[in-house]
Amino acid sequence: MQSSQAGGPKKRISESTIHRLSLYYRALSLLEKENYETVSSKELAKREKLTPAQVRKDLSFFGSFGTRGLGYPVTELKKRIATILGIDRVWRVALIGVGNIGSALVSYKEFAKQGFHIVKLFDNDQRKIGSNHKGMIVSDIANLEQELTEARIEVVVVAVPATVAQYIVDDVVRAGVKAILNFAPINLRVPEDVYLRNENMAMELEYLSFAMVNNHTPKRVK
Amino acid sequence: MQSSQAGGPKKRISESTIHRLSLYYRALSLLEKENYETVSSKELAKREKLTPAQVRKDLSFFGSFGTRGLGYPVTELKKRIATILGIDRVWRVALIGVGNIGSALVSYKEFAKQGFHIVKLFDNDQRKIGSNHKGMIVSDIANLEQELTEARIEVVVVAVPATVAQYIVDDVVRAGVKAILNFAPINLRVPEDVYLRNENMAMELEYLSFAMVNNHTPKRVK
DNA sequence: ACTAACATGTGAAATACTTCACAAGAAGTA
DNA sequence: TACTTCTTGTGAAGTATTTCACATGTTAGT
Repeated sequence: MQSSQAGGPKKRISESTIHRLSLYYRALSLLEKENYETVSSKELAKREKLTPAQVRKDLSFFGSFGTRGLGYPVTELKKRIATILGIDRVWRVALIGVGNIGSALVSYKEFAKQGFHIVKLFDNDQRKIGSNHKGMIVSDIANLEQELTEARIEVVVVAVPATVAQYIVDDVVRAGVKAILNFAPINLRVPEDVYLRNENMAMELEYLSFAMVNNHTPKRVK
Repeated sequence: MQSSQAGGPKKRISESTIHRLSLYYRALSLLEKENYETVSSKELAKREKLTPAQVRKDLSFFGSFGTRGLGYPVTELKKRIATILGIDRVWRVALIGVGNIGSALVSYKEFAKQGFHIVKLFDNDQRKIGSNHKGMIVSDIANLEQELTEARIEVVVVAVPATVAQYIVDDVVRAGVKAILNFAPINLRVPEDVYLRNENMAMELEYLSFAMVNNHTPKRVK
């Protein structure tokens, strides 16, 4: 079998591996700032609390980027990972719901840093519609489908109350958007060809709570 | 071996299982509102896009809560899961950093709903110190250690810039806090006996991006 | 040129996690 | 009571993921 350069990887890549690529990317950005030219799997693992073998295995799914005896070239590897993750480009993002969380996300630097540019805001509140957030005018959710299409939106972030989230997502799907990040605490229905991920900020707190109550031993960390 | 009622589970429980317990808890809250008295693993699985076997296995780690032929009693199971997760009580939470994300979290209903009560706010910005957020006065971060101790804080949410996060966490650790939820995009060092979880909202977007670019087939969902 | 120290990439082994499949219990019907 | 339907709880089987361990290759020093 060919290497995975063209047309995406052949084996199924696990979700964990993809999440770890995000971690590597962030670590590499930092290493670049610190003027490292190369980095070993050992050092990368240490910074992300993983094992060196894990790092090498993850990367090996996508090709061989390192040099024996030396390690991985920082800038080069960072670029490669960006390409793999699809963040070596700009994604046009719309944010729906300019409430507590929505407003925070408009200014969330990490999104823009990874190429996710919020270019459209929507809300259903008349007081918010027409107002200016970070240079963007909030649009009326009433014209959602049409405006998403016209603005060529590729990714939608949903930050509305759970009660209305499904209706909104139905509109979003009708507009042909294929990727949705949902902050509402509800399970949304979308067609098979639409990617949906949920962000549940309480979940990690619940994990902390569980760990404290049960003296849970976290997975060993090197 | 005894059942796991007292003293916590004996086997190591996987992180995934714990996260799924959060999902079950949320589903059960909804089922309760819909006046279900019992629910089968099949129905619960359907609502959370899991398999019935998975649901049963997860629950079986903690005891046997169901009745054959009938299913699980909704209210009872919800209570049991709350106990397992340690959210059948109030946790005293302090939020550090009243910026974009911090302000959003102050009003984030899901936290309070699961027993995480934010009772203290901190910032280092003179313009914010002394101001009122949802009935709370923002304290100066300068007295962090002392104030955390005095307020008997058990959980800290860190929502400050990456550049200062480590210093703050060091203070938090000195105050004896054992659970930290970190929103800063950086890997923090904490002693072994402190539980630390990171919340990285860009990660899920990166997953979406990867999926789109690679036509990634998501894990089969029933 | 030789040696020692490093470090990758990867089959194979070890673990961990999920799903299967079924014995056994519960409830309703007749 | 007998029979049918439903559903749990759980060993065992099946997958998936992680870690090991080492052949192979690079670099630097002498």
